Amino acid sequence: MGRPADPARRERTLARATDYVLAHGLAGLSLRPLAAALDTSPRMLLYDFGSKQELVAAVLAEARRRGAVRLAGHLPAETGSVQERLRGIWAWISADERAPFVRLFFEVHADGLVHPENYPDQGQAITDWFDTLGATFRDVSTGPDDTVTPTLVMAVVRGLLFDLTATGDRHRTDRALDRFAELLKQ
Amino acid sequence: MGRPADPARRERTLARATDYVLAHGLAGLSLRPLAAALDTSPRMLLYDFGSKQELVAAVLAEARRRGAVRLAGHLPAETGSVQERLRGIWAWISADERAPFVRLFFEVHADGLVHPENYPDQGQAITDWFDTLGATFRDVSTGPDDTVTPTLVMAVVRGLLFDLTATGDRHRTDRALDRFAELLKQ
DNA sequence: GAATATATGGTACGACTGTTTCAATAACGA
DNA sequence: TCGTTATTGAAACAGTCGTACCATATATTC
Repeated sequence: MGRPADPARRERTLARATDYVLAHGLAGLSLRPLAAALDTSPRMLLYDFGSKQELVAAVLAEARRRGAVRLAGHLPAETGSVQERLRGIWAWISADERAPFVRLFFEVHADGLVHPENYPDQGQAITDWFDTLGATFRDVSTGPDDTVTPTLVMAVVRGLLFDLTATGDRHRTDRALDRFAELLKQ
Repeated sequence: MGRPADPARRERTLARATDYVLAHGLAGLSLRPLAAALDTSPRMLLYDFGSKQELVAAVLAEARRRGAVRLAGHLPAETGSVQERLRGIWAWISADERAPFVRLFFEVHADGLVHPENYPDQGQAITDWFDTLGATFRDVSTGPDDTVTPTLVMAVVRGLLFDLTATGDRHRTDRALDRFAELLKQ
């Protein structure tokens, strides 16, 4: 009865829309150029996602999902020195291939500061890392429920990412991370 | 011969426009609402600043100038323990009164990642702090030209600011800074 | 073929954007 | 009073935005 629905189309569109947002950023996102780049029409984007706001939410969820999948496969093992583990995380997250994710990450944070109502789970994106990082750095933590060590580690990583993306000075930021590793292992 | 010019008007407008941008953010800035809030007209904003782009540039310069002035009067003296100096910087920069500056700071950085051509001196805003901070933490630096220690200190501050503005968890971020201070003074 | 449900294209609406054009006003020196 | 210069308002221009409306095409079952 009636033409069959094509739920795969929405997924295909979402995947390509996420590529587009990772490449072009969130700030100036507009339906018409997006649709043109995706060989579809604004009409179909709204047909599949309801509104631009819902489309953006879906794209951000997809981007987070991709990031989480990749992170899961690249977190350094709990073996090795503190320095090796820190370097592993930093090398992975500061790699050029991660730049679009990092850019989107900072963009969402900044937009969330102006429009907190659009990002109800903004804080959760921070605290989500605690369990994983707490386990990775258990030997330098003060206890099993220590949230301060993961907070500091992630602050250093994010702060150096901020510096690196603004200055492009990889040598200096790499050395700063090593200095932090030396401090931490004592 | 002719009506006298009023250069003070531009300065008055710039000051109030900076207040407005600090309160409402850069992202959705529009001439008509801005002019309405400033009891003037889009016509006059363009008359005084030439274009929106030049107006924004002037506002950002004014915001930077204000921030620099306030920082100059609040940097902790080089006396006192490392922990006291770090706490002083953190207390000042993470205070609620600084929130608009911090927000604008993150907003400009994020926009600069998408449109680097609009912010040619993006990197300089980072490295400008090195001399001052290097002097403040000379006793824990490796030498007079050490840029790694200021880089790390600012990374921690910016990273914790990122966390604090996203989660609002002041207790956890305060404790993370203290933990960093303990590591650093060794 | 008829009925039906999904999938699209085309178009236009109303609101907004930065900017320009044209005209008018205001304050001064001569 | 007159010319000159600075200032300002009102309106329009040309464009973009998200979205809604209407018609049509397509694929399926009865």
